[in-house]
Amino acid sequence: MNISGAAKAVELPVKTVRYYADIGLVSPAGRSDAGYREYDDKALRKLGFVARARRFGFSIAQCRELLSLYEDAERSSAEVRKIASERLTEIEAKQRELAELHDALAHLVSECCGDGRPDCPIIDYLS
Amino acid sequence: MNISGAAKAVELPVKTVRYYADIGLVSPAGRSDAGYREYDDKALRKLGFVARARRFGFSIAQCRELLSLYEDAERSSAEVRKIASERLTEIEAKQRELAELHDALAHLVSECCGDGRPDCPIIDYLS
DNA sequence: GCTTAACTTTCCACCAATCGGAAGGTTGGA
DNA sequence: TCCAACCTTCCGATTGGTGGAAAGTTAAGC
Repeated sequence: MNISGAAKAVELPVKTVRYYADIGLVSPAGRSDAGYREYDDKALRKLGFVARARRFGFSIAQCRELLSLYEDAERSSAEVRKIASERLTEIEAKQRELAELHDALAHLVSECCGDGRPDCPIIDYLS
Repeated sequence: MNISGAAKAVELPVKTVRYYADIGLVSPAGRSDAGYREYDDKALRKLGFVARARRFGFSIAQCRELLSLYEDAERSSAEVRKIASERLTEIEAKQRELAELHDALAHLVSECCGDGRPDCPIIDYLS
């Protein structure tokens, strides 16, 4: 299977699949005579794995770790859990940050009458 | 006032203040004989304005718009409110996205017993 | 067999919003 | 006068790709 087939199968842009090959995250199984990347079942599974992990917001580095655990029959689930927990902590931190921003900004917006006059509590706050 | 004084006053790194000058977001009032950037009161106020807006997560482009409204005595608060509302919408979209990720990932993590065995619902889900 | 479209390759540049560091000039105090 | 602590510009790295150019390949249709 060539790169566009693989890309379609995992719903990633061709450019991204090529990028993952370039950085050694998911290498194609081999190359055709013409130099085209060829993806077999195993490469395709890894690509799909990474695609799903990325959708969870795992960084490329985290995907690399998860992938090596995925490939390791001797892994302990504790290692996987640790990486996922880290990501969860990141998400929670971001959520707290956004909640604060949201509250403050929503308050300012609600105070602003939004008419044709220049007086504006949003500008006042930022000044 | 030179760049490090200005940076300290608005609590931004010197590098960032220089960057804002480079991209024409907040230009210094002038240059000293030696070529040092000099910040006066007005430049300092603009810098502080941008610093606060950035803390709300407004992009550089949005800061540019807000800054021009800040400087415009003829502005209508509706214009300001529009930009702030856009940012609020961005924040809310991000919040929804994170909430989904959080729920899914928290569920997976709670299902994973995290011991020495390789069986792992997190890996299973990503596979 | 030939044309043509739709692939593929590599390489280089760009995005946001900085940060880090090198090389060299300036300033102010002991 | 010397030295530390500034300042300058310029170049490169970061994250996770995306866009495009130039050139080679493949497959279908005529």
